[in-house]
Amino acid sequence: MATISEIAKRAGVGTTTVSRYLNHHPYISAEKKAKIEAAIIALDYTPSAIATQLRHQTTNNIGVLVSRITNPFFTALFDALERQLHNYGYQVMVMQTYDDEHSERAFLNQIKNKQMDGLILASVENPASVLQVAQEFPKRIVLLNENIADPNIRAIVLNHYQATLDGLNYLHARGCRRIAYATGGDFSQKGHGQERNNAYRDFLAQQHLPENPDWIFQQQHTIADGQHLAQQLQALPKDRRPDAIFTNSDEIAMGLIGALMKAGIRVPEDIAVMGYDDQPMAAYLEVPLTTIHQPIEEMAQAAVYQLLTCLGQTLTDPKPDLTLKLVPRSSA
Amino acid sequence: MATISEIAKRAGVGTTTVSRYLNHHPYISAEKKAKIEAAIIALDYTPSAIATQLRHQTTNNIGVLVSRITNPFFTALFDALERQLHNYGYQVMVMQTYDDEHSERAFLNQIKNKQMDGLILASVENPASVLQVAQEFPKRIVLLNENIADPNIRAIVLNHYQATLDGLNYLHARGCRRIAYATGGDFSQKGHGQERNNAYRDFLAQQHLPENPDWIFQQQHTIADGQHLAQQLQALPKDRRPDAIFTNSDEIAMGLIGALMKAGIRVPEDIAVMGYDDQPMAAYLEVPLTTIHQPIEEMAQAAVYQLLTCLGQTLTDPKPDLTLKLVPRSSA
DNA sequence: TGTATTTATGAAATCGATTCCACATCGATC
DNA sequence: GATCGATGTGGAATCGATTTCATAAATACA
Repeated sequence: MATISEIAKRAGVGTTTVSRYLNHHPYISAEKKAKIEAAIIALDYTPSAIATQLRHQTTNNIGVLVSRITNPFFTALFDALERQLHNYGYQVMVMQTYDDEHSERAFLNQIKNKQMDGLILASVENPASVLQVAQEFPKRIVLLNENIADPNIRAIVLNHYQATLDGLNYLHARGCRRIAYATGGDFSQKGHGQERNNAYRDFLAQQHLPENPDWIFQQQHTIADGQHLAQQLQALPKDRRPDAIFTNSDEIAMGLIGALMKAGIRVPEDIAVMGYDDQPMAAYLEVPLTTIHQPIEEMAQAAVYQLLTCLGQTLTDPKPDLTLKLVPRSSA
Repeated sequence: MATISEIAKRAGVGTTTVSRYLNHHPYISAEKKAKIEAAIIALDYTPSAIATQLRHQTTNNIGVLVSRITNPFFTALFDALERQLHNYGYQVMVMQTYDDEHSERAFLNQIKNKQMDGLILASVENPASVLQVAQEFPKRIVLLNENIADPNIRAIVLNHYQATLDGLNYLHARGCRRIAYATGGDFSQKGHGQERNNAYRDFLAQQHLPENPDWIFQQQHTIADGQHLAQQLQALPKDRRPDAIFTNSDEIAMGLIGALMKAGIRVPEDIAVMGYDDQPMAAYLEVPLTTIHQPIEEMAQAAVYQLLTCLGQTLTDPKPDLTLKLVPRSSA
């Protein structure tokens, strides 16, 4: 592959002039311009992006961290991020943690080794290691839908506490009093999903309902988890089963409802099921999901704006509306 | 950020020795090793990936091209590719064409400017430009589920002709004689989906059924397209409506079925609907989809094996089973 | 006419790693 | 005691672009 100095030699000019041509600098004579153009075509020359990156100390690469890209919520979020960043001339890399701290750490390291100009973290597995890297490079990292209590770290935060409360109150208004809860994280620990957990606890307290450990399900993520959850519910004696369940993802709700129906349990008559995310297919299921809508496009906008302005670009703030909204359908 | 020469200076050694340390070369004295280690920790040093890339002339980045990542089939395919490539130490970049030739060309160029070591193309918009770049870098490009008639270009090819024929014969065996067809591409042109189109044509000929232009729908991709398709079907006079439709993606089928049901048209009684891909939620829909299953994990294995062996790695051939299989459920 | 500014150009330094080459030391072998 | 191979080390060249600096001609301005 040809290099800039071969072009320079062939065109009978210096490398400086070729570089100027490539970067649309003024002050090049039409004559040399033509010669350079010819040489570039003749040698089928394309500048090496890596060399430019080394010199410029930027890569135009942005990394996006999600737990699983196959979760349709993350798919849609990633899609929105990719489209928007691509518009600004960035290449986007995804990395999936699959809930593994070690992968996350490897990913964060790419900001240190300068492989990526910035990171958008839509899943955080290990807040401590994120915190450490983020403090070192606060301008290069944006948290999306995650939060770490540090004023230096930029984060796009939505009110999941309120949304969860809204969902639970919706169930309550429909007469449900035995409300189970399924979370993607850990119910007792801090961190991921903590606000939603708090909302569940506070709701129970407000309504003077007891917290029943049989009705709390942790580490639930996939359709398969939802199916398994159905078995666990069925395993409970009939008089100790919940009459509703608030899940933290449409995927769980989807697997759960499918398995319940197969077992002859009616949704929402026997058990009302609420999803979360409002994934694209939520409206098309056997039982269309009642769920919490996340404003994905707006979230992506906010994150991209935050990151790129920190990286030195001047954009107009889109000021997106980041409210979470309950979407009533049939499942609850 | 510290550089290798700062480390060398602080440790009182040459940069060569530091580099040797970083790359686990033998022939370093324990004494210097310790000094280097100390310096690296003291200065919080991480080697610049870009500098290494420039020197090595490889990036360890692989690009994956899809039309839309939000198509669950591509999501799953990308997920499989990402996981496998990541296991081999590669970073993966996605690019979406959104059916735009210009984007595709920009993406292909990244192989020329050395941003990526290899590309896996799971969508091809413009065969001509792909062909050109692929001929120049035949070892760096693998087509997945696409084909270009050039023996030098590696491609993972599945028998979509047979699968489509199987699907159509399935519909025929169930008594359908008025079978419509929806494709993601262009029915008349060569290229994307051509084999499936041929199968449809051949099927009609074999069964002595006429080709009805009202029953052929092109450029159908999304759920929304499927919904719109439902309107078009309803717009036909009742006696000229099809009794079945073979779609080229579960998403179309999903949107279509949802809209048909809403309009009081029964599936499969009034119209049988076949999907394609067997996307994860296909089994959970209001009407579970009868569809063609694509062996995604195996396809990804095959593509990764092809690409990485061409890039010089020695892997054992997974010899995956790439057969497409019809999955009967309720929609047809 | 003389000075300042704009236009135009290229050699060489630079980004931060790896690697070629030259050289030194050590123990083993004949 | 000379020779050979293994071990250990660092200076300088290299990857391919950009940018600094020096320089010079052409033009504008007084």
